[in-house]
Amino acid sequence: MDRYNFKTVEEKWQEKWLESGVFRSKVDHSKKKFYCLEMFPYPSGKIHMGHVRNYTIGDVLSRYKSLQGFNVMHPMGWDAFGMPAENAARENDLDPKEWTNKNISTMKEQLKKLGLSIDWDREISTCSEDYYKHQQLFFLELYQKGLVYRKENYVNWDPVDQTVLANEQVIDGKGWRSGAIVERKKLNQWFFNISKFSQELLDGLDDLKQWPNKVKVMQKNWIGKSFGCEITFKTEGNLPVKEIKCFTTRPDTLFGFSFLALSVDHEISKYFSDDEDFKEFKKECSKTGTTEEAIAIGEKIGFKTNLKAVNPLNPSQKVPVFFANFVLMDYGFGAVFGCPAHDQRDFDFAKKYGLDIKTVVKPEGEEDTFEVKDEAYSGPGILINSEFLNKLKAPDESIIKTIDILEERKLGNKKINFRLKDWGVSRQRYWGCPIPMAYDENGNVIPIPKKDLPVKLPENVDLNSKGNPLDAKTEWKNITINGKKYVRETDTLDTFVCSSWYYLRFCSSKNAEYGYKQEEIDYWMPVDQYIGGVEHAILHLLYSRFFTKALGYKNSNFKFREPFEGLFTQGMVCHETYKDQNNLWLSPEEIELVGNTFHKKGDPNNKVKVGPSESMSKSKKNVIDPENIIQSYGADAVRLFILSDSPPEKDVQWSDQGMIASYKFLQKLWMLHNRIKEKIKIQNNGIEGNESLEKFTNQMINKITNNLEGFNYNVIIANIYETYNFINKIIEKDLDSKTLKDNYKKILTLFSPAIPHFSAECLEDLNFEEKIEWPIIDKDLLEDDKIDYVIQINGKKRAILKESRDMDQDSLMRKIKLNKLSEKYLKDKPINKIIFVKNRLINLLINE
RNA sequence: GGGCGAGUGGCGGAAUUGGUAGACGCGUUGGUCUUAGGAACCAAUAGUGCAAGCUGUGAAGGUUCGAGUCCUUUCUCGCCUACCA
Repeated sequence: MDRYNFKTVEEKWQEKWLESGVFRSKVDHSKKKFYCLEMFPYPSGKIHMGHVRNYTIGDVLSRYKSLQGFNVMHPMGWDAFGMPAENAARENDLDPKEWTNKNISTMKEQLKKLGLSIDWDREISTCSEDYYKHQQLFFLELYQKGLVYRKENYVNWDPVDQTVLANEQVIDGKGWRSGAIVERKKLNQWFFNISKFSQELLDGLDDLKQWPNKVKVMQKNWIGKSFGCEITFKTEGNLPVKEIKCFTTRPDTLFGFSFLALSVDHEISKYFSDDEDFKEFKKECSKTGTTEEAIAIGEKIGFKTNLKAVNPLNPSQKVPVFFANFVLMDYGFGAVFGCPAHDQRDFDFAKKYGLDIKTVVKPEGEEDTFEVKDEAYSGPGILINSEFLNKLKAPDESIIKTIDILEERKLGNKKINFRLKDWGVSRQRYWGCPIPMAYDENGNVIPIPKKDLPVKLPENVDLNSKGNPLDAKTEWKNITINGKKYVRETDTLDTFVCSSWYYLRFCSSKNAEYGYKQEEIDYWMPVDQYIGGVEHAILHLLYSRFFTKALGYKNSNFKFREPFEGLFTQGMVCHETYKDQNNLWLSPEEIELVGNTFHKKGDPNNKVKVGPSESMSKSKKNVIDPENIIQSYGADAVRLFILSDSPPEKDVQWSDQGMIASYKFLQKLWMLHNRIKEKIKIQNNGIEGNESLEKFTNQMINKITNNLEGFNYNVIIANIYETYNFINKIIEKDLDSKTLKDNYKKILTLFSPAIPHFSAECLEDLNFEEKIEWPIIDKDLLEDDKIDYVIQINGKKRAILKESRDMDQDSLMRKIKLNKLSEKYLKDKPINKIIFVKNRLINLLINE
C-alpha cells in the first residue's frame, strides 16, 4: 500500500482546479450568491503564517458555501502601494513597481500552493493603472459632491527626510529612519469629509449583526459622540479678545467654575508668540505630550494669562484663563471650562495652582454641606450651591435644564460633538495613487479633466531626492490644460484609500469604463463574510464604511449602506521567542535541544533563553516560513494544523509537534481510506455495523454543519479525528458495501472544506463521479432510540441507564426500582420530589 | 484613568447554552512488534484513595432539584484606548 503522496496529489488537484475553472464566478440570478472576502495582502515579499491562517479560514468557508449550492465569489488581490516598496527600492536601487510585481508573483505562487479556492480571474493590484484610474475618478466625484476639501493641518514633519511621517513612524518623538526630532508643521492637505457621516457611521453599527461586538465598540468609541453644550464665555483683560467658546458635557456644574483652560494652539496663543515664557511653556508641553508614560502620570501644567473669563450664569464671578497642557486643540474648541470639584483633571490642575474648588453636586443622601476633598466627584447626585439650579438631579435632569436656561438667555447652545475627525489623505510620497488635481499660478485648484485620467505615476524618478520625489519631477509636474499652465498636485493618496473600495472592484475587476459595474455590484454586494485581523478594526473598516456611504451619497443607484455584512477577526499566529547569551534574537532553526535545554546550533556552550510566545515577527525572529512547511508536510496538513489548535478568533501557538501530528494523521487517514476501498470492493452484504455507521455519519453532518456555521473550525478538526476513530473501529465489522460507500462519500464531503486535496483524491479514487453536494441531515436518524438517562439522587449523578427514547417518568422509575442502585441509595426512603427531564435525566430528592 | 474580553488537567482546548465536566489533539506513562526507534499499533492519563467513594472549572457568596454556564462581590491576566472637556 502506498503512502499518501501529498506532493503529487496536491499538485494534481491544484492544476485541475485551475484548468477546469471551478472557482471562477459570474453573476447568476438563479443562484444565491455568497461573497467571501479576506483582507488582501500587502506584497511584502513572502506570505507569512498570518496569511495562511487568514486565507485558510476564508477558504473553508468558501468551499463549504459552494458545496451548499451558493454561487460563491472568492477573489484575491494586492494592496500594492505603500512605503515599504519605496524604501526597498531606495535601498536596492530599483523600481518600486518592479519590486512590488516580483513580490506579487512570488506570493501568488505561494498562495496557489495552499490550494485556495480563489477566482484568480478577478485578481487586482492597487498599484496598476487599471485600478487607480478609477480611484482618481472617485476622488473627483467626491470632490464634486463636496466631500473632499483642502485645508491646513498639523503633520509630523521629518526635517531631515523632508517628508510627512505617519504617527506610527514617530518613535519617541524622532523619525524612524532619520532619527531627527520630528516637528509639527502646518501643511496644506487634502481631506475626506468623513465627519459629515459621523452619525450615520455610528447608527450603521447597530445593523451590523454579524460583526464582533468588540469591533463595534471600538468604532463607537472612535467616533466618540458626546452630548453637551457650547458656551460662550465673555472675557476681560488687556488683549483684544472679547469671548472664548468652550464645549462641555457638564454645563450643569457651571457654578463650580474656577478657571478656563486653553490649548497652546488656541488662536489666542498668537498674542503670546513673542512671549519668551510662553514659548518655554509650549516647549514643555510638547515634551510631556510625547511619551505615553507622561500622559499616564498626567502632570498638569498651566500658563496663566491676564485674561479673566466671566461665568455666564453668575456674571460677578470672574476666573483666570490659563493655557494648559491637557487641552487638545482638535477636540471641541480647544478650550475647557474648569470645574475642579467634579472633574479629576480640573481638580489636579486647581490643586497645583491653588484655585477654588467649589462643590456643586452632592451624592444622594449627603447633606447640602457636602464638600469634595481628596478627589473630584463625578458621579450622580443633587445640585447644591448653584442658586436656581439647586435640587436638580445630576446628571440628566440638571444638564437638560441648564442647557435650556443657557439657550433662553442666548449664552450657549445645545451641541453634539464627535471625536471623529476628517480623514487627511495627502502623503508626500512617490509610491501611491496620484491625486488628480492641479494648481494655477495663483494657487487656485482645478480638477484634472476626466478625459485626462489616469494621472499616471511617472517612471524613473529619483527616490533619493529630499522630500517627495514627485516634487522634483518637473517635466511631470508642469502641465498645460486648455492652453493654460498648471502645476500638478504632487502628493499621493493615503494607501487606505485604495483598500476602501477594492471590494467593489472585485465585482467588476475588468470593467474599463468605471470602478464597478452597477448590475454586478447589485448582485454581489455587500460582502457576506469579511475576514481579517482585528488590527484593522478602526481605520480600514471605518474608511471602507465611509467610502460606501460617500459613493452612495446623492446616488440613488447605490442600494447597500454597509460594505461588509459579516465580519470575522482572526487571531494571530504566535511562537516562542529565543535569545542567546548575548541577548540576540534567534530563530527556531538556529537552536537545538540538547538534553532538556536549548542551545545555539553548533555552539553547545551558548544556552538559549526561551521567551514567551509572541506574535510571529521578523524583528523577534520567531517566524516559521509557510513555504518550508508546505514543502515538507503539504498544504492540507498545514491547513489542518492551523485550524486545529485554537478557535480561529483567538491566537494560536505554533507547535512543531502539532504540525507533525497533523501530517501523520493524514497518513493514517489514507491507510484507512485504502481499507475502506477494499471493503467496498468486496461487495458484501453485511448488516452488523450499518445502522451505527448511518447514525454516526448523520450526527457528524449535524455537528460539522453547526460548527462551520459557528466558525468553530477547531472543533471541526476534532470532529474529523472523531470520525477517523469511529470508522477505524467499525471497519472491522461486517458492513454492507453500499451503505459504507454512501456514508463514506458523505464523510469525505464533510472533510473537504478543511482538507480539500485529500478529500478530492479519495473521492476520485472511489469513482464518486457524480456532483458532490453538502450532505443533508436526516432528522429522524439524528435521534437515537436509546438514551443515556442520567440518574441523580439529591442532585448527584449515581448512575446512567440506557433506555429507550421518549420514555415517561413512571416507566423510568420502574427501571430504576429494578436496578441495584435502588437498593443502595433508595431502600425504602420516601421520595419527596422527582425532577424528570425528558430524554435526559431524572433527579430524585430523598431524605438522607 | 476608561472600554472590552478571558480564567477549565502538564499544555492547546471541548461542553447541544442551566442537565454525564475534561470531546479532540499534544505531552507523559505502560505494553506489543522491531536489529533499532524521535516509526507503527494497543492501553492508561483531573486530583485523591486498595476500593466503594470523595473533591474538583481563579476565590468567596447567592439563585436553583441541578451552575463551567445565571446573579453579587473579589483577584489575576490579556487586548484596545487614552488628559475627549
